[in-house]
Amino acid sequence: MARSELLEQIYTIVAQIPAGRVTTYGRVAQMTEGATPRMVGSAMRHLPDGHDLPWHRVINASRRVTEHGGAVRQRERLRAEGVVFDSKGRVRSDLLWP
DNA sequence: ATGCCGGCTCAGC
DNA sequence: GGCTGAGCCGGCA
Repeated sequence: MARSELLEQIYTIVAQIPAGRVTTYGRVAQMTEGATPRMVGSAMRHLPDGHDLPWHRVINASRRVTEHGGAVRQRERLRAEGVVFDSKGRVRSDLLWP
């Protein structure tokens, strides 16, 4: 599977995540044909300008927003969509997208 | 080519 | 659940 195709698949999948729901890098990776969680993270990091992808709806396997440059913005966006975090910063498990 | 750094995950404690 | 230590592998200098 060509990397460009995997990238396409990743974008397509992320675009499917409904507002107010989240999923993990690992889940997205499994839905593709061979991408690894790190590739998904990398794909989110290097998103092209003008993208309309809900990148903020992708979190890590422990249901937290990984610390990185845009982590604060990411949490803001999620909160704005009604995503609830518990006291430890973990999102409610029932908000996970299959 | 080489080396280092990631928006990760999983197994083992 | 939390902490640690591999694996893994594309991107970029």
